[in-house]
Amino acid sequence: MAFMAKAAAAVYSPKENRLLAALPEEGYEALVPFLEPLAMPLGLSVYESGGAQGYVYFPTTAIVSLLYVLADGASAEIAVTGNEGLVGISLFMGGETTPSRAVVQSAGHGFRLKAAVVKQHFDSGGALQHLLLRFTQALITQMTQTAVCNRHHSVDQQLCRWLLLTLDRLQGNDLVMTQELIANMLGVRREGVTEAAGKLQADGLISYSRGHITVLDRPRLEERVCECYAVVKREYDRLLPEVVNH
Amino acid sequence: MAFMAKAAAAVYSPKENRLLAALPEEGYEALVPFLEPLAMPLGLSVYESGGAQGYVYFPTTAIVSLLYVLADGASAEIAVTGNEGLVGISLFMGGETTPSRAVVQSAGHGFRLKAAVVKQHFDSGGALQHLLLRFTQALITQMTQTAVCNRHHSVDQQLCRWLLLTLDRLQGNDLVMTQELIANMLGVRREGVTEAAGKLQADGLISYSRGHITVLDRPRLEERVCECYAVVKREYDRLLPEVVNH
DNA sequence: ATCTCTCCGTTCGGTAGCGCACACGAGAGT
DNA sequence: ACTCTCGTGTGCGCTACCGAACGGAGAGAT
Repeated sequence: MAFMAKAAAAVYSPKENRLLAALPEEGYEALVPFLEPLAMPLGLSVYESGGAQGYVYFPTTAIVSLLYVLADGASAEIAVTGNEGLVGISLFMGGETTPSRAVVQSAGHGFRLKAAVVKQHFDSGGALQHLLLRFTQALITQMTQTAVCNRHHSVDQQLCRWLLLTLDRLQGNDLVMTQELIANMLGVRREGVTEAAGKLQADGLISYSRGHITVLDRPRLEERVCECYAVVKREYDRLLPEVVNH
Repeated sequence: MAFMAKAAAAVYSPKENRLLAALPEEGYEALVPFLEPLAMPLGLSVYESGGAQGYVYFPTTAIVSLLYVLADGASAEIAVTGNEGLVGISLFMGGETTPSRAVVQSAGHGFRLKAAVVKQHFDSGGALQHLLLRFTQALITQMTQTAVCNRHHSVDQQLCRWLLLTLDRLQGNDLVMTQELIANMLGVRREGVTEAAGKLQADGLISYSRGHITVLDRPRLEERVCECYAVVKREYDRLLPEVVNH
């Protein structure tokens, strides 16, 4: 099973990132010379808690998790970003760093942009600024919904939410992900994920095998998920540009 | 006990809001004609989920909770804002609305600014824009920390966090707040708050009586709170201007 | 083929928080 | 003084999730 290795030789365009694709032509052309293509392997730490961030990252096929790790080692995912957005908002928001980590959750590719370039173009105020701010608001919605979901919903529901959010940012239905890692992101025990995933598998919604999940029946996942998923999706659709190319 | 009624006759200055106070003189003067003073009584809904927001609010003595209410009526506080910030970031972020509510949690005063005025000054890009964006990032930190805290920490710890966050935005040590309302904000049962507050009272950290809480021993509250409080406070101190006037 | 490591399934006792029900007393209103 | 309501204390069974431990099976290495 060659899940994604074969794609490595393909040619990637920055326009596979929806934010970059949505820029007006002149804004896009101004950035292109500075966009550095980048392989983003599973587990790559895009930035660390409190560390200086030299780049803003625009995933194209990769998916990045924003994780918070507590002093005792417990962790929780705050939000997830794929080709609809970017990683490193604190650079243009003015704070330079944040107290969280960003880790590649699904291997793929992306582009990055030096901090100084982003700040310069952001501060000149055009379409880029508006796009980035709208994305930031969408991200805020995802974060708040995560907070609420953590408080009120069961592991079963949260697993569905997590699967759907990931699926939306993935091409295909196969994800490379162990239950252990999902547990880290949801901030629950691995056994809890085993149990929840076991139910989904028993009911034929997913198939599971040693670090590979295949979603078999997305509509029924959407039946089981809590309202949080739909709220986030609606806000992303409302705030961010539709896919136009390819 | 006249908790705050007598202050109603006092004269308030916009500079009691730290964001407004931090504006350079010319930026401040440009806004002053548009600032509308406003009484903010307990329970006032500053904006509703998904509703059009006509104003941005700058609390001076009031405290506002950002609440999310689920379809089944369950709720959770996402963040809290006092005179260090403003309410209504979606207006300048570009989304116009958000899927959450903002409710006055502690009565007081503030100023508001028409949406069009904020947007105009924000888009011209000066000190106001930078201030608002830095505040937004601080707010994001609070939201993410709330998400993590919801996941991993006990009601006891969360109550301490909530008390301290509120205390930081309050003049004095008395807050007008029932256990029922605290439960709504923490997203837990009222009985859970009763129990947690009972321990704090038994240990002499707070004194409690029918809708009035007095904090007696703040240092010991800080000993009991989880790390989340300190993380948020540190980010607010780092990102936002210090108090300069009065 | 065997070894080893990673990943997944399962069990079991312990506990925090839930939902519900009820009791009590302080204030406010009349 | 009387009631009525609101805010608070308490008890009880229940469930979801935790912490720890162990067993087993797939996949790659030698």
